[in-house]
Amino acid sequence: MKKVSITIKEIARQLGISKSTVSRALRDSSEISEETKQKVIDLAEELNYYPNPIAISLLKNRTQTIGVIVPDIANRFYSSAIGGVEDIAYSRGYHTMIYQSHELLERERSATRHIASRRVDGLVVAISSQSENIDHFASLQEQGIPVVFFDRVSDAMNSHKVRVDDYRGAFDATEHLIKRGCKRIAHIAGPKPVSITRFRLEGYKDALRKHGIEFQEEWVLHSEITQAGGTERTYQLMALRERPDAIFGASDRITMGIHSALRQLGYRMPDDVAVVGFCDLAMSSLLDPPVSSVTQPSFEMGQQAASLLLDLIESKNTPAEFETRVLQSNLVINKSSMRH
Amino acid sequence: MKKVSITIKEIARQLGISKSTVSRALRDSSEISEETKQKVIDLAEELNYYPNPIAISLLKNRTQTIGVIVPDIANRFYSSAIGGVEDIAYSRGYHTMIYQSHELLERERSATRHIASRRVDGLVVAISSQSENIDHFASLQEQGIPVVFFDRVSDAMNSHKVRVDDYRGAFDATEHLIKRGCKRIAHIAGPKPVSITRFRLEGYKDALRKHGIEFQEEWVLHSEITQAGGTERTYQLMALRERPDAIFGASDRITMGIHSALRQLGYRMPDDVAVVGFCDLAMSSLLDPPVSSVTQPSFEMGQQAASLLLDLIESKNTPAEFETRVLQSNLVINKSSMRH
DNA sequence: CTGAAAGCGCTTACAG
DNA sequence: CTGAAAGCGCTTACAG
Repeated sequence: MKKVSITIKEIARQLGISKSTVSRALRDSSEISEETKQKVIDLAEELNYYPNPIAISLLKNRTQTIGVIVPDIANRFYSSAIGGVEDIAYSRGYHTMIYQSHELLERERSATRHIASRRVDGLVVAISSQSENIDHFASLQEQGIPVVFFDRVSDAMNSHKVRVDDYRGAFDATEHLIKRGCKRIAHIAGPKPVSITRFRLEGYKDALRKHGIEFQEEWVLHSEITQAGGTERTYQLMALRERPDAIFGASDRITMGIHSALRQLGYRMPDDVAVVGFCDLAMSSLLDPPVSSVTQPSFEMGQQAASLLLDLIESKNTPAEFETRVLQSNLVINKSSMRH
Repeated sequence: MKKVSITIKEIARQLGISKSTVSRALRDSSEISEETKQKVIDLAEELNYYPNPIAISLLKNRTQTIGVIVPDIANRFYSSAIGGVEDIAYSRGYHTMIYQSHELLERERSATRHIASRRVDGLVVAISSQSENIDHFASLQEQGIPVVFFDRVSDAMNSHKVRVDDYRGAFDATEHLIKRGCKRIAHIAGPKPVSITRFRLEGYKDALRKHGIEFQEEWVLHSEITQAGGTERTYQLMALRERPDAIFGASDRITMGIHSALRQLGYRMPDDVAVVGFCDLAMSSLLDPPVSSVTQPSFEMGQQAASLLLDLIESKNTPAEFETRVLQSNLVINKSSMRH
């Protein structure tokens, strides 16, 4: 199939003037007479002319497009963050291209290659859990394509970062369980290489320490960010000689796994085992019992990351200092942890 | 920030040959000597040269990119379908751009404008429930940008379509409820303008008819495709003097609403009310009780739509005839409808 | 086998 | 106020 489009040349031909004049008239240059301007604009309208953005990209080496890479768009946290990115990008005249890494380093690399070669103007990314090496992002930045991290950030690279106060969120969740009378609080954490796993683990440990509960090595298990992972680790925890009386899950998928495992094993929540997760609300309220959770301002994270990125894109030089924004999470208490 | 890239010109300069020769060598033209070719390829490698796809797009009026518009990427059905589209597109050397309409005609129009102006090569789309008018898609097709519909298709436009056998799915679900002894089977349907709403409604009616159950106007309610919609309509159904003993929900969101409303109102599933929905499996098995559902081959739908689209893009002319592919759905029976 | 030239659709100094 | 020319990075007939 063939595409035909109206060009500036065609307008010039029909009006018997030069392409330069048409171009100037269309961008409302002050050096063109009102009369010519009007003729050009009218004809452009009539012919349904739209400038070819590809030609402009070639000229300016800019595409007015930003990329977003997330592990998985089906995850509500990320789809909502993408909503926030789109919101800001749209209002500032940019388009958003969405990529999924599926937690694979190779897919992430392929996306950055596409971004570089298609001259995407910048990138917002939540790093794949598999990516211990992040040279591909550093290389993008060296090529002059700014990168802003959100949610999953990395210390290995200097750039703007937007994350949630994972430490605080985990601390609050753990302390809440302690105040509800739980004594043996287990934690199913995310994959070790991920930065947020560390922050959350610290928050958990510090809450225990504050309340004089001794930390037990065997109460912390690492898991993939999947429901199956949560289920398996729950089996392992409940098989312990000293069973936990509470489990704190590090992500919504993991928490779904904890929940279904506990139900399947015949435990009652919260009386046998209290549960708190890092979840999205819509999800947690559907379960029976509804799950208490640390909720994150995902939409706002997307907005902030996008706006930091656009500032970078539109400024001439690298900023003197990169910024890390830490947003607050919110503990929502539901039946799964409401012990009497 | 400034981007610098190696061009063909730079390679030509360093090697003291012409741009034309470099270009030919890189595309392995048979008219270039092996020796020159090797020199060019080696230097390109060394300089880390990548051709500028924007320049090629300008030349060919092709971008090797297809668009996908879905109502909502957070919906598992759509995110999985997008996975199928990406799968095929990737293997055939295309990139995928994802747009969300959020069920708004205006957002859908804005996406098609972007697609046209950025010279995206083609579009796969599930129409927004709000879009009774689909001129924006027709206009894309007239501009030579082929459009393939999936899931939400329209009779108002002639093009390839991929949908699920909604009639059969609804028929099977309803017949299953009848065989389990349900006599008063309600149906919470989707928005009226959507094609699949009609197909599913027909399947439901025909199953009743086949088994000699008289169709009751008040047993069918239309709802938005949201959980809140399902909840509201369930209140309305259960408030009827003659309560239904089964509810068949037209989408996963609606079915989640039915489920939570019934539980909240104190009904037991399946004994008081049996429930079947059009759902995604991962979702339905998390609920208590797990929900029986008509599952759809979403990934495969995406694959088929993408491959029909790429065929259109790569063929010179419009095909003599457009094709509608109808895939089979699958009824998975769970506790919510297992009456004794 | 290689190069000079034209052209994809646009913008923008440079002349007039 | 308007136009001719150069150029963004590439490809490809046309010459030689």
